[in-house]
Amino acid sequence: MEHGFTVKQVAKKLNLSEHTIRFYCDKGLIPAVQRDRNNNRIFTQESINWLTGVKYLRDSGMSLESIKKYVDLCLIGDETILERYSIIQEQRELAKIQLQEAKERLEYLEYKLSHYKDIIEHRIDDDMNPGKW
Amino acid sequence: MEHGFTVKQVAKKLNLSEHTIRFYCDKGLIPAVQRDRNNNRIFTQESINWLTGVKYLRDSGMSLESIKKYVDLCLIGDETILERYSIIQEQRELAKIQLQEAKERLEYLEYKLSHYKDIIEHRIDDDMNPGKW
DNA sequence: GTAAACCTTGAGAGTAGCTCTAAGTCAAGG
DNA sequence: CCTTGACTTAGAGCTACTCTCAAGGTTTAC
Repeated sequence: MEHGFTVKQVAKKLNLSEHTIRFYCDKGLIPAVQRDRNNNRIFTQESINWLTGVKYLRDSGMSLESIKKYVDLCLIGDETILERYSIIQEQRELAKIQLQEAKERLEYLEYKLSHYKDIIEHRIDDDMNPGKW
Repeated sequence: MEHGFTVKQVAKKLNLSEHTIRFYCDKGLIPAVQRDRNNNRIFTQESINWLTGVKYLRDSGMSLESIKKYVDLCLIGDETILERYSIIQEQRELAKIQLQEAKERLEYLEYKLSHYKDIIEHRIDDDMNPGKW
């Protein structure tokens, strides 16, 4: 209670499992998490923002090890800004590629689906899709 | 040798590791893979197509277990077409969500980058991004 | 007041999906 | 003949969860 949110509330808010959130905290990825007098983790808006950032970075493919390094750079302060900039820049390039790949995957599934639809509706033979797949 | 491609060639072509390809084969995910007289895996265009499909499904978040079930349905033939259709349909819905998430991630990183740029060019202080991240 | 219901905690086991290493086979090139 | 190199299998190791568990605090119900 106190001010701030419990693990459960944050899990719901950010669509992460409670396990994962505790796991990230234990790894030192979320620096701002406090404890209440019963040793329960309490999340302020600041720690929720950290967690949100970690989630974005993780989802864009960065390893927890690299995220940890990045978080530590953030905590050092101003003099690490150029280094942080280049980390995020590189990650953005990856995110661009991932976006492109996501589009391709969707296209593939759409194609596949229309192919199945043809078979189902128009009695085209199911040939196990040789040469197409 | 023979006709067809080696694991190495396919790995390069599809941007998968040789380990992963062998792993998929051993799991029964790629039914059409033959062996040459030295017991080496040889990939025809058909098996490459299978592998390509498996890769798309995997990349769109399907578990290897589910992919295996799907592949087995394909091998049974025509009478499984409706079931396969609904599997792919569901996967397409996931792919749509993933595409949206990929866009959001890219936006987040772009925002972050422009924020860093402002700090570097001395427009504003590095405040560790309270409330923003 | 105390029991039941419901949180939370840390420790640690289990899992998926690779990823890598070791040890060995085979075929061609110098 | 010997090295190089690509292949093989078995299995260990890794990351990032994911889950189970026992212990213990808090809340509500009577």
